[in-house]
Amino acid sequence: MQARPKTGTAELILDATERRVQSVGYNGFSYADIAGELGITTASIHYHFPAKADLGVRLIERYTQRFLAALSEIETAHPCTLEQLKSYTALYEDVIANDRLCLCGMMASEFETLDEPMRARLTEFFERNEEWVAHLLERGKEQGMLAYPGADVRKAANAIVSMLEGAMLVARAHGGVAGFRAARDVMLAGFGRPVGG
Amino acid sequence: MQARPKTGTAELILDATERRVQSVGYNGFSYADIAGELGITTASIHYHFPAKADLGVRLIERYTQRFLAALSEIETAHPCTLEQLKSYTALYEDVIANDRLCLCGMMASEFETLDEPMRARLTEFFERNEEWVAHLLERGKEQGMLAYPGADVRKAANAIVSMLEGAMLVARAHGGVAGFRAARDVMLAGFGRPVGG
DNA sequence: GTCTATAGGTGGATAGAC
DNA sequence: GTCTATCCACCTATAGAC
Repeated sequence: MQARPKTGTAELILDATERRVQSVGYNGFSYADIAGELGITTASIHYHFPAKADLGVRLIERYTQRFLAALSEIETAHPCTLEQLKSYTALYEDVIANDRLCLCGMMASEFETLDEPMRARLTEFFERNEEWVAHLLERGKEQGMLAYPGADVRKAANAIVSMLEGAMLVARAHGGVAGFRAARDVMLAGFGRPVGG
Repeated sequence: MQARPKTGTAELILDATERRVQSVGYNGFSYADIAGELGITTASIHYHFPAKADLGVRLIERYTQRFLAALSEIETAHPCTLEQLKSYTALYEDVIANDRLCLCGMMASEFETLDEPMRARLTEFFERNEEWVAHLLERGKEQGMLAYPGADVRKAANAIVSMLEGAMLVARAHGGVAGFRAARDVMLAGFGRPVGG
C-alpha cells in the first residue's frame, strides 16, 4: 500500500512520453528513453502498456481530452468570440514556446507508419478540433465580431487549424517562436475583424 | 560499359528515397527498404552515400534545387501575380494528391533528431521559399492584384507557406486532398483580391 | 508492480572478394 | 560499382524471480 500522492507510474510514463513525442516523434522515442528518464526499466513500462501502440493510443486520447477541456474553458471564460479565437491560438503558442509540436500534428506526419487504432484517434482529434473552431466562427458571425471568406465555416476552420499546425512545424526549421507569432497575426488580421469591415 | 540511358544508381537511390521519406519520414525508412525496392544491396547504397546523413543532405539539396527551379518557371510563365500564387499552391497540391508530404515539411517534424548539416539545409529551404513568396506579394501589391494584411510581406509569406505545409499535414489524418483544397481556397480568398477591394 | 535476463529482430555501417 | 558476410548497437517484447 504505497503512500504515493496520486500520480501513478502509468501517468508518469504518459507525461514523459508525451514530452518526448512532441519533440522527436512517436517513431523517434524508445521505451529505453522513457525508462532512463524515470529511473525504471523497460519491462516496467511494458507492464502498464504492453505494446508501444497501446501507449500511443492512450497518449492521443489523453491529449485530446485535455485539449477539448481547454476549448470548453475558453468558451466559458470569454464572451467575445474574437477573444476566444485569440485564446485558441494561445494554446498553440504555449506549445511552440516550450520547443514542442502539437502531439497530434507530430503524429500526423507519421500517419503512414501508425496502426489503425492510432490513426482513428488522430482523425478524431482533428475532426473535433475543426468542429469547435467552426462553431466559434458561427458565433463570431452572429456577434459580428469575426469575418471569414465566402466559403462555409468548416472550410475556414480547416484553414485556421492547418495554418496553426503548419506555423509550428515551419517554426522549428525557420523563424522560431517569432515566426509562429507572425503567421498567427496575419491569420488573426484576416479573420478577426467585423463582418463587412 | 552499361548501355543504361543516363540515370545512374545514385540518382535512382535518391528518387526512391525521396518518395519514401515523403511518405514515412527520414527516420521511418531504412537502407534495406530502398535496397529491396531497387533490387540492390544496402552495401551498394553505402558506396554512394556512406552515411544516412549524407543521403539526407543530398535529398534536401536536390529537392530545394527543383523547387526553386519550379518557382522560376512560374515567374516566367504567368505575368499575373494572382495566377502565380495559384500556380504556387498547385505545387503543393500535386504533392498531397500523390499521397506525399513536402520533403522538407516532413523533415521539419523530425528536426530535433537531425544533425547540423541537414538542419541548415532545411532552414535554407524555408528561407528561400518564404523569400520568393514575399517578392511575389510585393509584385502583386504593385500590380494591384493581391491584397495582404497590414503586416509586412515577409510575415504574410510565412503565413502562406505555413498554411500550405499545415494543410498537407492535417490532410493526412483528416480531410484528405479535399481538405487541403478547402484550406487553400480560404487562403486564396484572403490574398487573391484587388487591394482595397 | 518492478526487477533481471534475454530473446528475436532490425538498424546503420564496414571489410574484402569479384 | 556491386556483391557476400558480418559486426555491433539498439529496438520491442516476454519469462520468471522477487
